[in-house]
Amino acid sequence: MERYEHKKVEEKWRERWAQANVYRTTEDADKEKFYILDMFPYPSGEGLHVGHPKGYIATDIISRYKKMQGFNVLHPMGWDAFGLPAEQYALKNKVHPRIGTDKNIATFKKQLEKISLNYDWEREISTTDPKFYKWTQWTFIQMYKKGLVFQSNEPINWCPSCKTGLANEDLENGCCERCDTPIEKKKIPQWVIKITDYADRMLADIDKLDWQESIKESQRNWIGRSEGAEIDFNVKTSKQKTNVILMHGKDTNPQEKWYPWLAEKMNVEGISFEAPILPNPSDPHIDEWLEELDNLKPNENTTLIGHSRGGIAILRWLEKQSKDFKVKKVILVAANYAKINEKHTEEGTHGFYTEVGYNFEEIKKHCDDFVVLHSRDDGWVPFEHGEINAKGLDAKFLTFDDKGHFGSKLEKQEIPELLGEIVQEQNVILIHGCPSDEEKAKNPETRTYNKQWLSWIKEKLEQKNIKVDFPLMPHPWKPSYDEYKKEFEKLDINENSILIGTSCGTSFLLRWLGETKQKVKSLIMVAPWHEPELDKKHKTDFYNFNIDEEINNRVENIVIFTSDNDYEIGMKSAKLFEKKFDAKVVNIKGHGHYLENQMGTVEFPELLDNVLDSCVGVNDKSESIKVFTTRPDTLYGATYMVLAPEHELINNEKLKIKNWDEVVEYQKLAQAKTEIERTAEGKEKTGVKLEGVMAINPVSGEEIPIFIADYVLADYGTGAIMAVPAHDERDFEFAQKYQISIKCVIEPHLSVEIDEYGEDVAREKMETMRKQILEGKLCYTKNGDLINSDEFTGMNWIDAKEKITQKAGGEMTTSYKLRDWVFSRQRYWGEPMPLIHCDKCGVVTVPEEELPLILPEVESYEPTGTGESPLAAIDEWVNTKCPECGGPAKRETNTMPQWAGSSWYYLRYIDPKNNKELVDKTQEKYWSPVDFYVGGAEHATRHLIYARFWHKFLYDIGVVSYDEPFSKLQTVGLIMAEDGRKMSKRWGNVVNPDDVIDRFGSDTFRLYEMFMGPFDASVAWSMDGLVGPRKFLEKIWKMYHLEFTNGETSKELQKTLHKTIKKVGEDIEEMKYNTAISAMMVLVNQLEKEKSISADDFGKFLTILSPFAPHMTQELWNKIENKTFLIEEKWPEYENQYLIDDEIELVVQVNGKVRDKIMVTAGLSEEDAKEKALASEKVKKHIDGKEIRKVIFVQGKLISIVV
RNA sequence: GCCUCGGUGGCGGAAUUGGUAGACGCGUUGGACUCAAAAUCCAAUGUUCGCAAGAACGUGAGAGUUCAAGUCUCUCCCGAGGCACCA
Repeated sequence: MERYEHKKVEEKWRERWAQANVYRTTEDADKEKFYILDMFPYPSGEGLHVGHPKGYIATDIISRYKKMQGFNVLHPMGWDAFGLPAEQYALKNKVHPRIGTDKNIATFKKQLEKISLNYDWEREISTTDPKFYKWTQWTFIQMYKKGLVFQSNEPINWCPSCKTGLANEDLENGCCERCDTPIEKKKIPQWVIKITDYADRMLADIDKLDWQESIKESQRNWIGRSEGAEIDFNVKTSKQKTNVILMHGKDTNPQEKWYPWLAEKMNVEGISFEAPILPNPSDPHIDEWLEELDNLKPNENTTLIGHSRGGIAILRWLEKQSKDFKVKKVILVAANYAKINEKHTEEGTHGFYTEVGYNFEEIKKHCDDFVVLHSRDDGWVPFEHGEINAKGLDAKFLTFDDKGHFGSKLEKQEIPELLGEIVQEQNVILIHGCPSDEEKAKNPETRTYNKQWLSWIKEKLEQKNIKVDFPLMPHPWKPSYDEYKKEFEKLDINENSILIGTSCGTSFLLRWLGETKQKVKSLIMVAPWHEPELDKKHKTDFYNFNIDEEINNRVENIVIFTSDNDYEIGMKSAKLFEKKFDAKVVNIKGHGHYLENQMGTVEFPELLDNVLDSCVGVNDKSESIKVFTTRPDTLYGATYMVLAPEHELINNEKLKIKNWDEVVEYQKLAQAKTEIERTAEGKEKTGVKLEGVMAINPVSGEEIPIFIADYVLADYGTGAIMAVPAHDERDFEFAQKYQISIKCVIEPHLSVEIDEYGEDVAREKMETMRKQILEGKLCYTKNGDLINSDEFTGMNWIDAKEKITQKAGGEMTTSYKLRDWVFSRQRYWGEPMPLIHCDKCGVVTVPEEELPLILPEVESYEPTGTGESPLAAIDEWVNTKCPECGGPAKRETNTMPQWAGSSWYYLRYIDPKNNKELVDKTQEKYWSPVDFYVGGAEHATRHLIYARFWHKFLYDIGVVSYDEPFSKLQTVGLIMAEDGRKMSKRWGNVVNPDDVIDRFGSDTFRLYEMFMGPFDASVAWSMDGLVGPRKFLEKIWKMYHLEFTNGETSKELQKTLHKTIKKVGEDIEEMKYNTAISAMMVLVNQLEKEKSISADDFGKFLTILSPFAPHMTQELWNKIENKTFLIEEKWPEYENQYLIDDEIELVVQVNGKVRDKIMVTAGLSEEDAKEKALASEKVKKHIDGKEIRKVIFVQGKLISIVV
């Protein structure tokens, strides 16, 4: 008998098939198409190992099966050949990477050919082929033109070993996935593709893909959509806090008089207050008191208060200060004008009094703000002293009639007026305008045309506890400055005041500010009005005055609201004021002169925003922190904020961060840390508080501290968070470490706990848990109803999310984990980017007719490590002409990442030689999308994300006709080495398919790989295991040679044959190759017993086996007198008549246990089955006279008797 | 920590979706052939008890639903893969 010699047989057929070109793709438009694709390999220098072909064999089987079923099948292969290893090899051996790449491709191809995979090699492609990468570059240019490509200077992931930047996707645990080197952050200009623009579509379309759930989940995960809100927190640069020093008078001490009252008030206001016991109070020496004052170190934030003799000390002390020294304010209470008179001598007063009195000019250099309090009935220091002092110091002079020497005559020992000078409340004053129509103006109802929106503003501000005055001015239709002034000065106007005037109100405010030299915080002029001529017409003294440009220096913030359809004078005035004051102008279209009928609304949010900005001490909108949160419902619990160390706001000089050095040090530390250190598990959180700034919780108004900490990531969300320690684990941990207050705003919900722990456990632990949470000792991250949240208290969390966001002025948004695609690599072996930098025209794309932009030869492939690619060294290549202006320009020297070509290669197989288009439209329409895509799970995120993005882009520009590239996707399970580890050169456990094929043959190899286990499971290789499939093939070989195949097929065998045909077909479709093979083994085992089968039936068997073992089946197929190629044969059809058994084995159970199996005819009725079952001896034994309670009958399967 | 799969003989793995657990293959043991070995063929092979007929147990552990659970439900343990300070 002829032995099965696999080599002879396999080589013979490989040649014949090649001659007949059987693998060529047929394109018969009448037939249905089937595009089945393998992920193309990177041709490494090591060649294939036994794990690589597993997926290729599977697709080969499907491809053959589909061909036999009459489909046009596209089954191509190519090479993903750009990339680092080829370049590293080139570096080492000083050969061009192309040479190594070509060699590797040749090796791979030879190995694959031995397996007889039915690829149409005429469609072979390589990403490194200029004819191919022409279209990679072309697509890149289209993306550029659509604005999807931009240059970024943000720090990127830099692998110091590969000396190139990497995309986020290229990292593994913060290391380079290629060489495991920890990644550094490096600032080099990078080309980035806005893949995030497609995030939503990529996410949504996952649902229409027939992919494994796990891969879909990875994609969803990677895109990482979360819904939440963006909310602005205003930042308050803490005003340098005032401190107050009190110098008491002669013959007293800080525990007497009104001093303790003041101390208490200062304590309430949180103002630091010092009132030393001055030496020898009954006989003070000036030197001793001045020394005391020296020790207290007053500074520019200090307010000095001096009572009587204490006042003298302060003025004397100021006389002696150096040139640039200043204090904030000096308040003199009943202080003497200390010039020697008959009562006092210099000696007798130990230097308090001098011949010349005070040197007021000198004193005034050290303070701009003096207040003098004096009472006319002062029995100790005459009122005139107060007058002299006030005059000499240009002081604000507060006079009294009955306070005496501010001693015993003082009511309750309190001076409220004094307090008002120290603690100035912020208030807003609204000065209305007036209609020009006198009749209307006289009517109190219509007197102020803008009463309604001013009232709206007032209401809104008062909701935020801001004091608002809205005085009605006397006869504004014929205004008098003095009367206005009298009315106006009844109000408390101080340097924290915000003045808002509209129309003629602005005239008044400007004049008043100019004349009184008052300092205020803000002046907001709505529809400003300056018309000096008007006085003549109205016979008033109101409109004609000189505008004092110095106002600009006394008012921190001047804003003008105007409109494009204001009256001409209004617009002129706005322009004039803008120029004079260098003011900020806000133009709201269509608001006219801000008359209510012109505005059409009483709401004026722009103004409100502006006022609120001033209220918290911020002029510029940018000085706020935008955060992203998924839990806006917990906003009331935000007790601090955290910025990423790289957050741009930190560098904003306006913040005047006090602990700048500490902050910079932390930033450096964070930057030096590798990604690994930063994200290491269980790592303790660190951070630094920004001293001198606070944020305002936009709903509760609370001032909360701001930290920088590296647990907040710069490139997710907004790079800043609101921290809610009570309801977020990370914030909780941080808050505990830095002792920040923890405020619970979500009431734990019993039902939530019951869902998780079950009723009993939940009820038991609920009370203690709840208590701990409310006390801030436990963090509660689940959902519940709101507490401690003003008007939202009691609301459920779903409603609260939106409502609170609304109140905070934020908006609901979506955030993604997906980052934009860092697309440039600083290496040689990749597609050159088709961009040109021109000094005149900026960045210009290479004209499409010049594509492909060929990768030039270079002397050294050595990466520079500086962030420049080796291409930068080729002057004659780099220097080029600008395609737009023809002037000198330079080429972009970065290359594209390896993922570029692989993002669209599958389209090129459809039309691989087309030089005019990426792919012909008609062909694309026919073949696209890929029906079945098979490859490694390691590409679940990167390759598939990039390819889906790239494809969607091509869809958008009309190159492809469907918006997803791969309809169905299946991952291959790894083949592990026999030792259970991954196959790797490192472990020396690599099995080469060539050796296996040599020993066992390609058919055995193919069968074994498919028989090992479920296709997507990872299974260890076993040389012993190969014996099974080999024996299986040899059995079949023998069957022909023992002439089994000349006989008849028994009915039993025919049944098995047809069942097998059915099963193998189904199993191929479901990728259950292992069970398909085992079914064929069953058939062969049965045939081995029967020793007889018709040639026709044997042929059918060979046909269904042929996709698995094409060579031997082909040989035997020809031996049984066929001349055709099996791959061109039709897949056999199974006949239903053989699938039905006429006699079946019925299982008899008693109480659920199998007691007997009886042979019965297939269509047996329940009654008959019961009868037969009860007749069985074995069954009788178990029933044994017991009562039969129930009988369950399953047609064709079993009968179950319950006793 | 979160998500997604899994856990079945000595090993790789089947099991029509609730209906005979262990198909098929490897290995092992015994036998046939042979002077012998290899190859091949035949038989056995979940565990325990038993000469046997047979019985009991048995799909990570424990509970539950059911006439019947590898399959469904709950709790827990272990393994693989993915994500991971993502607000």
